[in-house]
Amino acid sequence: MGCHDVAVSVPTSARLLALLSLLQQRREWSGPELADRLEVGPRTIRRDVDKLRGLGYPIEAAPGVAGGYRLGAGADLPPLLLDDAEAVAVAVGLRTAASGSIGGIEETSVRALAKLEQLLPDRLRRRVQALGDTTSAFQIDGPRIDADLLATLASACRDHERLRFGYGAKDGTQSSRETEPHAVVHSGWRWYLVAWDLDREDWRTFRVDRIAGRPVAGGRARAREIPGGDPAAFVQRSIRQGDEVTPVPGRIRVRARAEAVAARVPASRATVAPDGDDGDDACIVTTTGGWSRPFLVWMALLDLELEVLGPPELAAEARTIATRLGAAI
Amino acid sequence: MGCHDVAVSVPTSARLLALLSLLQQRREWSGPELADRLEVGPRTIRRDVDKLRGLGYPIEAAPGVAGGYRLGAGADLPPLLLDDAEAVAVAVGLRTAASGSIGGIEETSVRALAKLEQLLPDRLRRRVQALGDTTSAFQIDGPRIDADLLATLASACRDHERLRFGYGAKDGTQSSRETEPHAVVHSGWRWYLVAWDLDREDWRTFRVDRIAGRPVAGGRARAREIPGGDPAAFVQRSIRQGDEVTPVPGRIRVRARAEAVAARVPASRATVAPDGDDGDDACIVTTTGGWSRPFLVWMALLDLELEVLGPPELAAEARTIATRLGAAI
DNA sequence: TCGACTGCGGTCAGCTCCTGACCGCATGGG
DNA sequence: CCCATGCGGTCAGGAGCTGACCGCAGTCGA
Repeated sequence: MGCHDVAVSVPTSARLLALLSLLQQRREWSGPELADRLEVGPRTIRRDVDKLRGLGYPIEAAPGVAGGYRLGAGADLPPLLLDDAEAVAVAVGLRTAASGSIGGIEETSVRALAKLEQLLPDRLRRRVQALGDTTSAFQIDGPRIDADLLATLASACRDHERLRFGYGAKDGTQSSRETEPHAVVHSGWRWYLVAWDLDREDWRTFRVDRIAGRPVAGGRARAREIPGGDPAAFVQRSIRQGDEVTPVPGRIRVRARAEAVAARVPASRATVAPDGDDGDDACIVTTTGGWSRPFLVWMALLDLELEVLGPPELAAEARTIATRLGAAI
Repeated sequence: MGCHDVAVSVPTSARLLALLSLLQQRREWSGPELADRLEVGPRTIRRDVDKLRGLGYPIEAAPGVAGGYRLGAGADLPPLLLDDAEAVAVAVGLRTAASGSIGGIEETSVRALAKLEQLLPDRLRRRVQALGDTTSAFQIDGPRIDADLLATLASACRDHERLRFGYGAKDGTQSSRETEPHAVVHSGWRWYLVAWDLDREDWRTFRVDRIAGRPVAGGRARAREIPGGDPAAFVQRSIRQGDEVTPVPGRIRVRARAEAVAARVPASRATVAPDGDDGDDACIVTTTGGWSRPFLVWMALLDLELEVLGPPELAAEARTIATRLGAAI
C-alpha cells in the first residue's frame, strides 16, 4: 500500500509521512503499535507525534489502557494519503461533479481534477477512464462534455502552456487554433475556454463542446492580462454581444406550493417562483439555461399537475414523449 | 493556503511537505524560485528534490533557460495537498459517487468519504453539507440515501466503534439497536449495514435507509469474524432467505439494436439483451433492482419506440406520466 | 482498591544529517 | 556565442535526531 520502506534514505521525513498515512488509515493507534510498524522506539514515536502537531496536524491522544493516538479535524486539511481504489473513486467523483450534476462547484472540480490527473499513475488513469466511459451515458442535461478535455484545458491554463486544437465554429467551418489558454469558465450550463488566439492576435472565447479531438500542448505561454481581469465577465460579454444564440428558457406551471417544488428541483438548473395569480398552490419553474428534454422529464417526475407555458418547442417535446410513453403500454 | 511557515520547528520535513505542495500547485518551478519561496539556498532545494525522488515521487527536471522542476505521475499517488475549495469539491464528488450515480465504486467512495470527513475542518464540512443539501433533490433513483450517514457507518466499521441507532423494521415498529458495525455493503441499489447486534447477540443486516436519526457512537467493538468471511455474501444470504420483498424488475422492449441502447443505459442499473425474435433491431432492457419511475423516464429519453413488457405497475406508471405530459400542453 | 497499560516529558551522550558555501560540469534557448 | 538552468562533488560547522533511562499522570478492568 505504498509504504515503500524507504526509511533508509530520509529517515525522519519518510517516517512522518508514513505516520500520517497510518493515522489516516485507521482512527486509533497505540504508541507501541506505531513504534512496531515504523521500526523505531516508542520515544521516537512520541517525538514524531509532537512534530506533526508542530506542523499543524491535530493529533489527539488518550492515556489509559484503551488509549492511543488519533488524527482529528484541524484548521487545515492534512495531505490526503489515498490508496489506489480511493484515488479512483475521487477522480470519478470529480468527473461527475465537473460534468455539472452538482451545481456551483464545477470549476473547482475541474481544477482539482486537473491536479489529480497529473499525479495519477497510468494504471489508475486507465481505470478511471474505463469507469467514466460506462458512466457517460448518465450525462443527462446540457451539451455532452468530456471531463478529460476539461482537465487538460485547466492544466494548460494553470501551467501557462500553449494549446493547439481543432475548433468548429457555429457555421460549421473547422479551423485549427493556436492558443494560450487562460481560464476555463462554466456559464451554468456550458463550458468556455478563454484564451489568447495567437493567429488572430486577440482574446477569444471557445465553446469547449466545439473543440474537436485532443488538444496538443506546445510551448510556454506568455503572461497576459485578460481585459477586465475577470474571465467570467469576459465570457459574459463575449457571448452577449456575440453571435451566440441565447438559449430559450423553458417555463412550466406546477400546481403545488413553490417551496414544495423548490425542494425537489436542483437550484442550479431552474428557479421556482410562486405564481402571481394563484401563489398559494401554484408556481412557475424557469430553467436557468435553455430548456431541455431532460428538464421536461424532471418535471414529469414530480408527479404533479403541469402546464407548459413555453416555448412552443417545449410543448411539442412534451407531446412527443407523451406519445412515446402512451404507445409503450 | 495552508503554508504555515512552521519552518522553524521541523525544518526539513516541513520543507519537503511544502515543496510537494508547491509542485502540485503549479506544474513548473525553477530552482531559484523554489529556493526563494522556501527561504533556503538553491543547493538545499536540489538536495530536497533528491530526497523526494528517494521517497518515490518522480520529479522531472529540465536544464537550460526554460528548464525547471515538475512533478510527474509515478508509481504511487503522492499525498494530495488540496486547498479548501478543492477539498470541498472532492467531498461533494464523493458524495454523489456514493449515492450510486456511478456504479461499481459506491463502496470505495464511501470509504474515501469517511476518511476525508474525519479530516475535514468544520468550516469546510459545513460548506459540503450546504452544497449537498441543495443537491439532494438530484437523487434520481432508488431509495434516498444520506452520504453523511454512510460515511459515519463506514467510519464505525473501520474504527471498530459501537453504534446505537433507531431502526424501523419493515412492519413499521421502531426499535433502538446497540451494534458493533462490521461492513457497509451496496447491493446495486440499496445499502446495508452488517453488524453484530449486542442485544440479540447475533449478526444482523440493517437497511441503511431504515436507520432513523444520527447514530450515536459508544465504545470499542470486539473483534469478531463475520460468518463466511464475506460481508457481501452474508447480505446476499440474509436478504434472500429473509423477509425482504424482492423487488420486481422492469422490462421494456426497445426498437433499436442492443449495442446502440446499451451505450446509453448505465450498465449498473439495467442490462440490455437482443430480443430473441427480432435481435437485429429490437432489444429488451431489464432493470438490475426493482423498476422505478426514473427508469421509465430514462427510457423515454432515448427517443426510441418502446414497449413496456412488465410489470403491470410499470405500464400504469407510463400511462400516468404520458397523461401528465399530455395534459400539460 | 489496585495494578497494568497507556501517554507525557525531561535529560544525556552519541551520532547522523543537514545546511550553505564553494567549485566545475552539462544542457538548452535566444 | 552567452546565459540561465540543473547536477553533483566537497568541506566544515552546527543543528537535529535517536535510544536509553527516569518518574509522572490518567484510565480501564479485575
